[in-house]
Amino acid sequence: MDHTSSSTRTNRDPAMTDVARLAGVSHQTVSRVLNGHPNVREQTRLRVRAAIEQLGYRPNRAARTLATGRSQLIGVVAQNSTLFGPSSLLAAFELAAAAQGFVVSVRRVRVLDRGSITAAVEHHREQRAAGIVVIAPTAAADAALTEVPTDVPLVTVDGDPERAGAALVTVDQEAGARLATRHLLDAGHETVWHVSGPEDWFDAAGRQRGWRQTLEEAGVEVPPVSPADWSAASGYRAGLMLARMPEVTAVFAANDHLALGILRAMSERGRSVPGDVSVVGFDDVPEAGYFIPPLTTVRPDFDTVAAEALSLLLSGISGEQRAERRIVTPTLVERESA
Amino acid sequence: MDHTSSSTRTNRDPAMTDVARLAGVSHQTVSRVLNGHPNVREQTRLRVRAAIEQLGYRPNRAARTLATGRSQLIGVVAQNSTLFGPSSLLAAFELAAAAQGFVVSVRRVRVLDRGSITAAVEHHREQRAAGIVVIAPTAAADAALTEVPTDVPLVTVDGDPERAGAALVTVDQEAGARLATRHLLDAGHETVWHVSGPEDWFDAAGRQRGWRQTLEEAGVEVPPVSPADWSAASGYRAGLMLARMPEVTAVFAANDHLALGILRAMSERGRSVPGDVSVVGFDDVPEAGYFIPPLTTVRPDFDTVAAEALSLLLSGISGEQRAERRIVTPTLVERESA
DNA sequence: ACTCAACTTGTTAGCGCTCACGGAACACTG
DNA sequence: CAGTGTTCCGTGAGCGCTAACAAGTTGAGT
Repeated sequence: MDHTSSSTRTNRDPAMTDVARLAGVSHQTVSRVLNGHPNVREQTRLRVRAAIEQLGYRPNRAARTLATGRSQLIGVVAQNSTLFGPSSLLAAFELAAAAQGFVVSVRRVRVLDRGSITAAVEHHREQRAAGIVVIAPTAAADAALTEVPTDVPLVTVDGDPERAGAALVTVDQEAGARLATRHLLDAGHETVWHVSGPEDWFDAAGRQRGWRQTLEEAGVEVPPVSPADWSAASGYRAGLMLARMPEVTAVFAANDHLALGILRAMSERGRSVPGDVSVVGFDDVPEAGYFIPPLTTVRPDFDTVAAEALSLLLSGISGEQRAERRIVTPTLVERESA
Repeated sequence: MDHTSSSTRTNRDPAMTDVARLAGVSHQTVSRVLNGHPNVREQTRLRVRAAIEQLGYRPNRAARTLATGRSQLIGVVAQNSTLFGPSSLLAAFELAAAAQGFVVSVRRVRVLDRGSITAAVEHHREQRAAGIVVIAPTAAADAALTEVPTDVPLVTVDGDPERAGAALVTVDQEAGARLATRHLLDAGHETVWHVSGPEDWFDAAGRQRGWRQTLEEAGVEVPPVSPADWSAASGYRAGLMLARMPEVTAVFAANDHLALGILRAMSERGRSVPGDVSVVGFDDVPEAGYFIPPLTTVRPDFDTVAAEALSLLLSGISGEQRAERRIVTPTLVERESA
């Protein structure tokens, strides 16, 4: 079978005109069939589809993007980390976007500073991304966003919940922290200690705020915060300190890996969990149920966050750019550590 | 300042011709400056750069792709999971590719079956991706790749190490398993039990093979395999079984999360680790050092795997499509669980 | 039959870039 | 000064698609 009868061009991907020629119609009709335009006769549509099939034709997205001026591409800026929260979020978002026929292009940055973020956003603008999502969990990352042009829809995830004028989706860190703290208080503990994430993360700040508020509302003493990063190692170090203070009976860790470190410190120091001290985490990592003991923790719903981010972005893409905030409320998963 | 003096077109992104007009040169000269073509006078280059700066010009990638027929885009097909291995790999790859000026577009699939994989690959082909990476850790995923056209460079990661005729990068699962098993044998254990990952994963099969080989070479009894998936939950269940058999003194778990489940099962059944039974994992997840006890495990170097995959893909893109296999050897991280 | 409105299809002109030329300017030989 | 490179720069065509218009076809309503 020879499809290139009228052309000497050798092996090149078939283009719309090739399909048109084979089907005996104009390339525009092919375009109409492809884009589901209503006014095409059924018989013609079938002929075109057959020709597409026969040639193995696949539309060239670059040409379409050039002609329309808009792409089906969503750019995502994320940090280079394997932290559970961000990576689950990313995976959920990619899946949701693909379901809507969008291509997701991820740009990782090594550090969340102003320069890296703006460069990554700029990169996506160069691709003529239809929309951009920035996972901006720190103040520096968020600040970088104030200086990017606003001609392409942009939604930030995990950004500054206080910032106005921006489309934002995040989980309600404060509410989650209140859930955890209240749970410990209700179990009869005098007060609750807190091992915090890095202060420049909104997540960490929000969780700390929720914890503090709950203690203040309950009228109990607010003990000093143990600072840490998100790692099990730093949780372990903080746990070692807390373990030697007999008055510590309840600890709210800013995430599950910190909690894991604390659990180990307690175990080493001979303080039983939950017998002597209760521990509650945050994130509900898949293995949290198999810590020793199984960890009571706060579960943010990343699927919902991703879905909300996509829906917000899509509404921005389709014109109604509203600087809306969507907050997703987490839930408490009770296991045996508290 | 009015840059659109000679045109009534309103607000549109500046194009190459706009820059050319402002700089008093032809659009082709602008193109040459942008692409670092040598034969441009220094003075002209500066004028063009100034015009670019002044207009805030950014090249349109879609137009470039259309004109050249090739994009700077690498398509990745990955499964929708938050498993540590795949997600670290992905992150490392994205970072490496970005460093080389490539755009990475990720397509997640819910399940690793034939249909999903081919659809995802097809999707990337439609984007005219310069190269495609498929993370194909199961037989079904790998099989799907035999039927995709080979006109675009494709490298599989974590695919079937036995498959010929394909560019492949993977970690040497067998070697890692041998390391772990030998370590336990050398510590004086009679034999080593194995909790395996899902049988249809090459990773799991390779680890099991390495374990079995080592035992056979040592001339010791090969106990039955405890089947599991990758989850801590299934590790726990397997651990419960093993814990009640007094002859079990050493367990090699196919990954760290399984090991975590086993650790908990042992702890619940009152069998101390490493006193009564030793446990070794695989992956070296960040928190492995904070399990109770800290986990001895095998560490695959995902950064290297990602770098090799990229380099293989790049050599494919630049013409020398060789069906090369690159195997990355893991190392043993000794902690306290063995 | 004739008119007017659908429906259906084709024609043309770009989108913004690169590639293949060709021509001008400038240097160096002899 | 003609001849020959070499550097520099511009012109025109075309990548494969969509948007806008034009034009042909059908079917109903009168």
